[in-house]
Amino acid sequence: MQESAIDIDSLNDAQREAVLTCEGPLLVLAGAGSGKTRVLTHRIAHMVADLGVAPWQVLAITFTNKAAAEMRERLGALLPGGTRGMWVCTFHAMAVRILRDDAELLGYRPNFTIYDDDDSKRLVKAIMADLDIDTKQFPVNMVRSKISAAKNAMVDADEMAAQAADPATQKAARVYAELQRRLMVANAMDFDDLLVNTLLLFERHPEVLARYQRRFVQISVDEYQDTNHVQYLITKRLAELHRNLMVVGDDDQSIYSWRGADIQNILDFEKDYPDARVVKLQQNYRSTGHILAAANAVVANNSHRKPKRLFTDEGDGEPISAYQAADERDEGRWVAAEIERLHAAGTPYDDMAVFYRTNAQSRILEDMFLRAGVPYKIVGGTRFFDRAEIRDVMAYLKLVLNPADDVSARRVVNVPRRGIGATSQDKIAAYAATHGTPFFSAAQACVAEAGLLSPKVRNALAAWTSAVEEARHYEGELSRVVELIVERSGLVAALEAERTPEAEGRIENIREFLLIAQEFDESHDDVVSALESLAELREAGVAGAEAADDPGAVPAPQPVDDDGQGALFAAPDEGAAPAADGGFGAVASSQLPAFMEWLALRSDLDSLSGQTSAITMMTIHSAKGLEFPVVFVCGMEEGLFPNLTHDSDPARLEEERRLAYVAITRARKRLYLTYAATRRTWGATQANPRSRFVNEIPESHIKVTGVGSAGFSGTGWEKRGDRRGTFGSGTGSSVYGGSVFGNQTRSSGTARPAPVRKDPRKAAESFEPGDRVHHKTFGSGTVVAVKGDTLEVRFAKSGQTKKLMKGFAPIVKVQ
DNA sequence: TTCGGCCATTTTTTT
DNA sequence: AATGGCCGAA
Repeated sequence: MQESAIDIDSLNDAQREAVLTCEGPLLVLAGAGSGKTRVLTHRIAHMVADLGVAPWQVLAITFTNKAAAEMRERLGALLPGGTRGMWVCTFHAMAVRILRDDAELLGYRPNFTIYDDDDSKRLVKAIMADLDIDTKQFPVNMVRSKISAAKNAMVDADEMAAQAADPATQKAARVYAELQRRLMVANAMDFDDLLVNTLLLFERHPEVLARYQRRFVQISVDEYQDTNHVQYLITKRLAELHRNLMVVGDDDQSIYSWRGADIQNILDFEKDYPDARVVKLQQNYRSTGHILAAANAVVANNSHRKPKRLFTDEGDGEPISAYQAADERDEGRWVAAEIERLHAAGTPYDDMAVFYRTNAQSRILEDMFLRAGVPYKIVGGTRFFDRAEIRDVMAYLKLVLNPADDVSARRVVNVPRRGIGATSQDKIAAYAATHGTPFFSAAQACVAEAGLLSPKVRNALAAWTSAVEEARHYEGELSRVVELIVERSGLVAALEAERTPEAEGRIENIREFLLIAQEFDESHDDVVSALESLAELREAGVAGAEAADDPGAVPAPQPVDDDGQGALFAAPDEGAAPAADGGFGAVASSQLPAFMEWLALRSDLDSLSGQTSAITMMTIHSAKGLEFPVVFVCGMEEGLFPNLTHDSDPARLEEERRLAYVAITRARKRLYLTYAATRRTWGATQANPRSRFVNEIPESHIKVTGVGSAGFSGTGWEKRGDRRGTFGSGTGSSVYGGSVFGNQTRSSGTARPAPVRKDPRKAAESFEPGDRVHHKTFGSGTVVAVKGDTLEVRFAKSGQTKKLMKGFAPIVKVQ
């Protein structure tokens, strides 16, 4: 038995082999639930604890920030000596970190802005408008995906134009060229650029590459099947020197090809590294027999895969339950009822999850859960940070950091309304174009110069520029800068003036955002201490090794990210780049960039949703890598899942099937698959047959109930209420009456069954606007309006206004 | 310049 | 069903 500070005895043979193979290329084919993360963490712990590898020599790339956080946490537990200097992050986070130090070599300034999807879309739209390209003929998203594909293939605009065969691609190439020009001028990069530029940096500046090559003695990449071409090349370059590269993946879980992920990367690993050790992890420690058998059976229908079969030592467990609902509302109701049943029987809410194929499905489910009082949290989807008001604040902050950021500048120049209309904006833009300055500088110039704009506009513009400038020079706490910009921009004031419930909600959201900034401030004031501990590291000799790595240059702050988010790297080294962005206040130069980056690259906000017990709702894509004792997969219908567009591309279908495989293998003990006989999709009602993926599960593993099963169809109730404005069909078992849910009482005279579950005591309770109420899931709130039995309640926690049914929703009045 | 109403389109999936 | 874009009126 090998001497080890790490507990390797509890690993199975294959796992142990992977953990102990720390030299040379290693491919781990890890089936779902086979203890992949355990292998990754134990392997790193082993090399650090037993083989004398320094933490800062380790690079571990994960697919999501969440996975990175989890990994860091588990490594922290395994390595009492700490993980200082270790890079555990996503490709994108790594790219930012690298580019912050050396982007100047590519012509960017170190304070470059990251354009997220929304920003980049705006920019493309603006460009297409300027180039007179008809967005009806050439949809923005089509153009964007063409450009993205080109970037991922490392094809630049000229090349793309040269190769363009069809008019659409030609147009896209023109947009691409202009896009890159404007991004460069705005000192901004989009998500693709982060990766592409990192690779360019490596190729054009071998000394930079060499530095990282020498540093990262041990590299591992998780979810390798989902890496795209650029990521593949970056990895390949980084690992060239030491060749200690471990990639972990499962071709059956490749679900991101639409984003440029290339399964070929995993299939070709052995070609790239003929000496690679290959380890297969096939024992599943997660799911029971029935679930695993179903997963195996479904994915076996794919022809393009490495043959493998998961097995388990556990028993068969419960068979899978399939339920056919009358419609999507019935589906939600049934799931809610089942969740409540399980909860009553002792399953914690936290142990249950509901998955769906498209985000749009979450609405109805949410609605039904709300009524049934099932506490839930949603991961992803229309997120807090996507709300217009939050994006406005963020745009202001981006502008504070990067005056050249034209997308942000134009977004907020007239937000809130201050009388700077399209004509004035065009004048400023024209000024910017002729003088070759960013929009913001042009605005400042227009303020200074009399005569260009009307006095009224000039004043308004002056107020705007000075607000941004003031924030830029502010020195103090991060949350205060945010506060300052919210205050001085007049965002909240404008909303307050509206005096509508919606505006109130937006103000709440902005308050929430301020709280987040404050929290960030408190938990991350180690931005400062990161720089300090960097000094410590240097003294401790750790960076001595780095300095040797990187003679001459002031070592860039190798951030110490034990913070769980890996976003501290933004702080430009105060010593290294003193006046580069002259005149920035202390905040603008340290915490704010860190905060913005943390916002830009983060996807999950479950850390924000608190610790209250609740079921989890998310798309199957975001469920990858997670597991739950109880899983519901909704919308198992042809057309929805598999989500096919008319031309059925076999490759697309296989990806859908892999998605089904991912969904099934998330479940540990209980798996429910539900589908609706009819479903309303944007307007029209459709009847979808149940998903082929359900049919691919052998009968011995599945039990079907619901409308379609014996004795349940044709009683008529499920066909009622299908007209517009009402509440869909179901007045089935677990159902409220719904007589008031339609806006007017006009139509409620017709035959409507009495509410089944309405509690007369509660129904008699009267509410008035202004009453304080408490909801089982949403906490305390205020009644905004009362219409018959429908209450509109604004909840303090979410800031949202919800419509609730008196007597059905789990609310009580508080005095 | 702003606001309100009408019409058209929308859907995968995420860093 | 809901959101965004466009157009006409104040």
